[in-house]
Amino acid sequence: MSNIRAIRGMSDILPDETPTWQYVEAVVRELVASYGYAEIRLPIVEQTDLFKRSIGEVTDIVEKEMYTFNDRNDDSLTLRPEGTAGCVRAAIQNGLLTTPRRLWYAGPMFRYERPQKGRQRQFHQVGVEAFGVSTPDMDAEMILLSARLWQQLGVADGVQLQLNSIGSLSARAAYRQALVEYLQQRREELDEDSQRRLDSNPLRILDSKNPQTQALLDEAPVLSAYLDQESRDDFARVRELLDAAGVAYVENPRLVRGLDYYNKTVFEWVTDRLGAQGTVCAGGRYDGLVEQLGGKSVPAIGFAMGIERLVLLLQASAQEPKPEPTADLYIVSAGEGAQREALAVCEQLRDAFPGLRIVQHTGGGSFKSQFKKADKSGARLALVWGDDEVASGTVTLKALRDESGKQAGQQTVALEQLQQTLRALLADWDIARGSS
RNA sequence: GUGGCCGUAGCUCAUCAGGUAGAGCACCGGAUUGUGACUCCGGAGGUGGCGGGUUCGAGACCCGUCGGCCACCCCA
Repeated sequence: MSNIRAIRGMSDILPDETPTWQYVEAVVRELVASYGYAEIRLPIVEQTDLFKRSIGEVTDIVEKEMYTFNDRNDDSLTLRPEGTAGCVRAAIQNGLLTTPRRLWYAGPMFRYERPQKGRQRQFHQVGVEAFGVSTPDMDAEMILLSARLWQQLGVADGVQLQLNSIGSLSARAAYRQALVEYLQQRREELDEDSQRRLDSNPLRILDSKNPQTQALLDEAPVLSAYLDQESRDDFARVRELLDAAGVAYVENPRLVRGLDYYNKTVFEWVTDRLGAQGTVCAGGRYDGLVEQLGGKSVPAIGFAMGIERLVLLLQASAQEPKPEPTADLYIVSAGEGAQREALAVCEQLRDAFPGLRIVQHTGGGSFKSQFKKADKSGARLALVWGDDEVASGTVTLKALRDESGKQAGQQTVALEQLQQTLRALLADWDIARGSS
């Protein structure tokens, strides 16, 4: 019988990587807070209909990528494939749609896709949503917030902002008709996927990667020509605000989104450092979704980022946080009496030095092997208890690392002196750290 | 869902007309009896992803399957 393995596309995030994850999460958390966004925590499972009605029945996500199952009550449930739908549902249900409402969330999402770099079946997103403001200043705020993230993560030189307006529902419908008419004439020249989408989701043909299809589109009607006046004006204002704030962007008239609920401003941050899955953040306006899901008519805008991709981007850009040792103090003790005393004293130390990472040697072994562990732990200092120390009421402090590379020293002090001695050593280290 | 490449110790990899596996790193122990990092010595660890087939004999060849990577697709 073979071992049980993780589900395909659902990977473990190992201790080597969690520091980078925590770093990204911490930066995001502080950033959204600094713009006044409040965290909301949402269920991972929702009624299947929620996603069908929001993302769109004919999208790839709903058609073939959702983890859908019936529960014991025979209700159809789905592991969320994205966060916006659940956030909107929660905002409606809990009366959060007073204006304006700024929310963010993070957590796992599930899509049944073929795994590859930057794409997994369980992946993690941070989502940022703002309800109740229809004016383009909110669009600009969203984009500025995301732009600041790249600055703070040190990857601003690796990402590019692409911007478009897909207009109102009716403008899009008119354009859609014109595009289909044009492409129908040339159906034979389209690639297979695009032919299929001609009937189901023709706007998605715009971002086809097929060169021949892209060439065909050069002569095709353009979306911008079909935009309603309000969308035009708002889009112009968004660009004006971005210009004023010094955020560079590229207008991409073929930028469309794969989820049906978007309108007006849409944007994507893309990078060339991640291979085929280069979209690292994407979003846009979805003014009709709240009403469509049964709420009042409330405009909204939001975006989502894939944390795996952010982590990959940091790695590709050599911007990962430096690995920190997991210990400051390592406690070496030999003999039952020594260990008893060490354990008790360490609890006192934890009271006296909150935040200090004190690792107790467990599992016995010789001094030699214990010191090997102490060294591996990365601790700066070992506290040593042996028979001699217990007999004389002392403890030995041995420095394992020295910033200056000097020979490490060792001293034995009375137990009553331990906290005082430690305090002095820690103060020295802080100074050394501050100056380095 | 489609295609290409790949799957040997914890990790990175090697070996060989096909004759039941090795290195480096990591791990454990030792080098005068209470002290790490360097060095030296020794040790443990693999039903060669899994299941079939060909063969006297397969990790090496064939098929299937699972998994990984990359691309298509999709999208964060």
